[in-house]
This record gives sequence, C-alpha cells and structure tokens, in this order.
Amino acid sequence: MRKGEQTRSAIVAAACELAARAGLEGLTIGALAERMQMSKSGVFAHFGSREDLQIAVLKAYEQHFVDEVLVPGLSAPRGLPRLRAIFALWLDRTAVDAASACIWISGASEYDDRPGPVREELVRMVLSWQRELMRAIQQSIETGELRADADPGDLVFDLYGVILILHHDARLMGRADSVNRARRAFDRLIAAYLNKPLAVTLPAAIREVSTLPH
Amino acid sequence: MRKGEQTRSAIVAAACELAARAGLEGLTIGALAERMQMSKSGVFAHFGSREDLQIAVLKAYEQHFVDEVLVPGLSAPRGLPRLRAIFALWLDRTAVDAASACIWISGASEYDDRPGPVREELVRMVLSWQRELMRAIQQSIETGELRADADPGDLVFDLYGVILILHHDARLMGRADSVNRARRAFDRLIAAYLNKPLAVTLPAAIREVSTLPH
DNA sequence: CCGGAAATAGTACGAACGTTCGATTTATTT
DNA sequence: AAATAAATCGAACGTTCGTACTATTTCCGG
Repeated sequence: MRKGEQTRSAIVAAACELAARAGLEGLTIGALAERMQMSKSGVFAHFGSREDLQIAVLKAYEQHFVDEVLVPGLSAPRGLPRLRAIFALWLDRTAVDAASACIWISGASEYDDRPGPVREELVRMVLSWQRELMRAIQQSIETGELRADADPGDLVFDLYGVILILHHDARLMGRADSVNRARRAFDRLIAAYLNKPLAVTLPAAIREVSTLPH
Repeated sequence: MRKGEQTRSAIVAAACELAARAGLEGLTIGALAERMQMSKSGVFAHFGSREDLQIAVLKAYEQHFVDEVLVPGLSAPRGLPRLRAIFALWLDRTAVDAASACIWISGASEYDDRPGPVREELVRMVLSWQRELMRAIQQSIETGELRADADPGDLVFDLYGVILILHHDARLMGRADSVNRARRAFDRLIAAYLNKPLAVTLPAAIREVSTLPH
C-alpha cells in the first residue's frame, strides 16, 4: 500500500509542473502519463477523475504556497514587519521564478465562468489567503503602524492587484523590471496607509512653514 | 461577395461572445457553428485556420475597446480629467458587465507560455493600450497636475493592477463591491502621484505648525 | 433569368481527450 | 515460498477537436 502513495505524490508533483505551464485546464492525463513514463490508465487509477487530479494539484500548490510564503512570513514580528515579509516572499515567488505561472492566477481566468468543484476549491484557497493577508494588515493597524481608519479589505485588494500585474507584465510582456515596479508599488501603498506623525513624515512642510517670517 | 463579409462579421461577433466566456483557447469551431446554426465547414471556410479566427476575435475586441474606452475618453480635456475619464470608462467596461471576461486578461494567462501569432497579437495590443495610458499620464505631468518626478511607467503598472484585481474579484470571487474598491484605489493612486501645493493639501500640518510659539 | 462565382453543406480523417475494463505484473502479508 | 492484495498495463470506447475535400446551394451581374 505504500508504493501507491509514493507514485501518487510523484504524479501530483509532475502534474503541478505541467499545470504551471499549460494551466489546470491544459493539464492532460496523456501528457502526464508520458512525462511519468507510465500508461494513461496507470496514472488515471490514482484519481477517480480528471477533476480529482486537478483538485489534488490545487491542494499541493496551496501546501507549497503556505510553506514558502505564509509560514516563513509568520516568523517576522507581528505588525508591519510581518506584512512586509509576507509580501516580499509572495513577490519573490511570483516573479523570481517567472518561468512558471501561478495556477491560482491562471485558474482565476479559467474557472471564473465554469462552476464546479475545481472552482469552489480555488475560491476557497484564495479566500483563505486573503484572510491571512487581512489578518496581518489588521495587526499592523493594532500596533499603530497603519492608520486606524484604513480599510483592510482595500489594502488586500491593492496588494493582490500588484501581484496580478507583476505576474502579467513579467510573464506575458516579458518585462524583467516588473519586480522593481512591484516593490515600489508596495512601498507607495504602505506609505498611503501609514499612520504618520506629522513632524516625522512631513519634514519638508515643517521646514517650509518654519521659514515663514515670524 | 457582400453576403460573405456580412456572415463573417456575424461569426466574429458570436465568436467574441463565446471567447468571453470560454477564453480564446476554449473557443471552438464546433460550438461556434452550432451557435450560428451553420455547419462547421461553413464557419471554417471564412478563416484559414483556428488561429486566424482567434486573431480576428482579438482584433474585433480591440476595435470595441478603442471605441468604448479610448475614443470617448479622449473627448475629456487633456491632463488629469482625461486620465480620470479613461480609467472610469475602463473600469465600467471591466466590472459593469462582469458576466463576460476580458479576453486580454484571460488571454494573458492562456498565452504567456504559448508562443505564436496569437500571443504576438495579444502582446501588441496590450502594449498599444499601455502606451495610450502612458501618454495620458505624461500629459497630466505636463499640465502640472501630477508630480514632475512621477514615473509614468509605474502609474501604468499600478492602474493596470487595479483593473486586474477588479476583474479577478468581481468574476472569480463574485464580489459586487469590487467596483467601489477599485474607484477608491484609483483615487489613492492619483493622490499619491498628485503635485500638491503644501498649503492646499496639508491644512492640518499648516495649522499645527502655525500654532507653535513664535 | 441564366450562368459563373461565391458561400455553405456534407462527409471523412487522424489525433487527442477522459474513461472503462479485464489482464498482468508487482508488492506486501501470511 | 505461497497467497492475497495492490498497482500498473493494454486495448478499446465514444466524443470532440481542427482541417481537407468534394458536392450542393445560394447569390448576383450580364
């Protein structure tokens, strides 16, 4: 009974790589079998259906994502440092290895008009990740680093947008400089949400007003 | 010879609707024929290949996009008002009719790993659109409304990101409130790039410093 | 209204798709 | 080592895909 689980996870790993290039809808049992040097039916037997295979791939992807982004990010001190760490890790994962796509992002377009278990699983994962982001933002508000009147949902929206356009520009448009644009975009966003004491954040204003005749 | 062109454009129109739901890769000649109540070969004869059909759909989409977003936006006075108008139209088109996807966005995921004529056409269109955005931004800098040291490429990046996450959240996540988030995101972005005279934008700072003993 | 040209239909092909099923090989247990 | 269970294979099924080719219908100018 052990050999089966072992090959199954090897198949899922290979399927993840294929899906990263062709999308979850482009993932095909025949191609997967060829890559595994197995028969189609041999591969198929590990899953009840293609849908189950796609869901298995999604779950494996979520596991990797949590291990590489969320968990290491949580080791940063709660508040803004943690939010910065999480985003930096997310950004690296999205851009550094721009050779393979994020199946959450490609899946968003593939399944936004196709109801079913795969879409439900995908939505569940994105929701779960956005909740984690929201939590880190709320903690940054509680520490006083971000403005108290900031809408955490808005910031989640903004941050996710940066990742999407980074993915878009780096992969479709082939722009290598997109990572730096994304970093600057993040800094601008945080600056806009920052809870700034005036004297610290507006030195120019202070200086200018100070030079007024008095 | 007139009947042919007429049917051809009717086919392309129907193909646009199909592609908006299933993606350019999901667009199939069989389904298109059924929708047109024609034979597969009758539909096929109007295009040399499926790729030509996909490119025809892309071109029709670009035409609509230009007619509904760029052209009416250009009637607003150049500078920030025009940029605002263009983005508002873009946003409406993306969200109001959230029942159908933007094939530039879905195509980005479908073709970012698939070289060929379709991808090239798609990239050309996105580039062309981003150049139009860039121009509107540069004009807003020239009028003095946006900061002179602002990077237009960064703002194009940011704006495109807002549209992508709006498309994502409205369609995959089914969030109707995303339009308002997108509007607020745009306002925050513009505020960050705005060329603000201090006395106008920082009344609190002025007031606070003014009360200092002097 | 008729004749050539254009448009559409019909049919077929080979390939790939997901899936089923029985046979066969491999792994694990007794 | 024998017996049982698990894992994999091979072949086939019914669809659908894009495309090619040949008929047939429909259009349109003389």
